[in-house]
Amino acid sequence: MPELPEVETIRRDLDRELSGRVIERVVSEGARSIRRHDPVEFVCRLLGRTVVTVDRRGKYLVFHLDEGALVIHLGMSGQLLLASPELSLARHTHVVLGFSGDRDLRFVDPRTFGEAFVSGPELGELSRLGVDPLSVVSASQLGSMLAARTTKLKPLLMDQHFLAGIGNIYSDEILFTAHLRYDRSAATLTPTEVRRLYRAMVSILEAGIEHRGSSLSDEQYRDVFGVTGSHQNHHQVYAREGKPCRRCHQPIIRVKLGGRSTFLCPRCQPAILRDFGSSR
DNA sequence: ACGCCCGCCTGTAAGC
DNA sequence: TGCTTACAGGCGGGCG
Repeated sequence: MPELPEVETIRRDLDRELSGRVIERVVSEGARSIRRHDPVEFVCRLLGRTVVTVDRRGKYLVFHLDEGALVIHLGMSGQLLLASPELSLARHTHVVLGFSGDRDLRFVDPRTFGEAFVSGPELGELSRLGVDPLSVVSASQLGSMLAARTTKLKPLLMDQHFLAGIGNIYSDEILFTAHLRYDRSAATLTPTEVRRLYRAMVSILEAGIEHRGSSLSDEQYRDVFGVTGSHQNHHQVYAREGKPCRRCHQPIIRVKLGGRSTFLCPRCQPAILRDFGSSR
């Protein structure tokens, strides 16, 4: 499922490929994918508009237009693909934007958890998102954000109103790298642990972007050219149940948290407080 | 106000 | 082999 590194990879490519181009054609087949709009209204608000820049807020892509903005969330299985207009449409193609210069942008989404909508300059619910994890400037800033929170670490990292962009995969990877358990209460972290968490968060997300995202066997992530990412080859814990920890060789375990899978190393991420030193 | 769980979806894979 | 069932989970909303 696309999280910050995947959405950022898509954003960078789309900003380069589509900025300055005009939306000349809009085809919308999937009513559920544009559920906030009447289909005719959706088309009217996009036709003739020019893409100024492509931005990202958390996991949302924001296409700033000369009038208003197109917002797309990829949900669980959404893909945005650049293609020639003459290529046949893949199954589950819900929206096609035809751009100047004979370029299609196609929104493909089998599970239809994703959506596209046109917004005014206020961007609605996006204004309520938390800060971007890569905009947190220091460990001490993260520490003050965590200080008042009694929530378990993992649900907090995944709370889009707290930090915007981290999902199930990257939260597990970040917590492993920080040697912290998913169920530690956020406010109980020592300054050393906060610093480990801060460094892990930044380094894991940057590595994910560097590797153009994570593509797992059972999921759909592709970049706009249809190419898979490679960060899954660097995963330490996610989807590695039973496999040896890359750091200590103890088998990785899976637990359920809120009905969702959480992967961790029971030795590297102990329940009791342990000092792993200040390195890393 | 917060934590938890459900419903929305389809494709894949495990299990009988 | 073929069918059924479980699972994957982001997010909004409802409930306690």
